[in-house]
Amino acid sequence: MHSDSSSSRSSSPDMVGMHLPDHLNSVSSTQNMLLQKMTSEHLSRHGEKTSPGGSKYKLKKQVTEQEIQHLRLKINGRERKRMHDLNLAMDGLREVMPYAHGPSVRKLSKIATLLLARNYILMLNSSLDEMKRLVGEIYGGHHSAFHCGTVSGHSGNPAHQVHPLLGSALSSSTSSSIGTTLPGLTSIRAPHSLMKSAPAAPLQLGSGFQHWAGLPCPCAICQVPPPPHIPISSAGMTRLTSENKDVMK
DNA sequence: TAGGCCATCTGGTCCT
DNA sequence: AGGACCAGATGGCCTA
Repeated sequence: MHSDSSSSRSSSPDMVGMHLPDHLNSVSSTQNMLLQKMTSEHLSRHGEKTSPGGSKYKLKKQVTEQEIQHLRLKINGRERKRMHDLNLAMDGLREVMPYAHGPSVRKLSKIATLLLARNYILMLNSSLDEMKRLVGEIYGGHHSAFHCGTVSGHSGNPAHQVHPLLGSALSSSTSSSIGTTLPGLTSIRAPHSLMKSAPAAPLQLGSGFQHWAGLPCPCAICQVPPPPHIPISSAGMTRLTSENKDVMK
């Protein structure tokens, strides 16, 4: 499972490529059994007799089975495509994460990608707030260049972490922790158990993780992020966090 | 070999 | 009715 398609597992796009003809042939015996089971259940549910003698019924049953099989394959194909699209989006997310990509670096798992993305966004928000604050200081309080900025949060916190992009000219407080600006990022976690890291760097976010100077690892595995600003109320996130609790123990 | 991660199938639910 | 979305089940692959 690498960041590219070099995974040994048959990846989804390949399966998409085969779309229907090959896939029809590739239906496994188990799937056939399930299909037959489903078909027979469907037929019995709809009161269609499979009387051994009646040719009319027999013909009708065959047509129905074929239709059902075709419908099932169609639905499966749609679902497969949907999941492939989701995986493509996940790949796109991985590409913009501060995580090295390459054949020698394992691909982030889905859960790790989502958690890393969340913490990354939080960190960027914090940096943005800090930039606003500094610009406001430079140009004089209320005449900030970002003066229309309404990002909630920590603009008044003097202990903000300075983003490396600001350079040392703006601040020398690189030793301060982002944990002070992101309440959710205070506790440093145990090594990246979620990461499929290279054996050479077991305690890093993969061997190629690009840590920024002065910033702690933004990865979700290093941090325990309670929700500071972002409301996490959906059932999906609830499920996610509950899973994470298990993973992060 | 156990556990993690993933792809796929499947049935249910909701929406258009 | 058909499609999208979701979650559970299942089995395969990989790694420690």
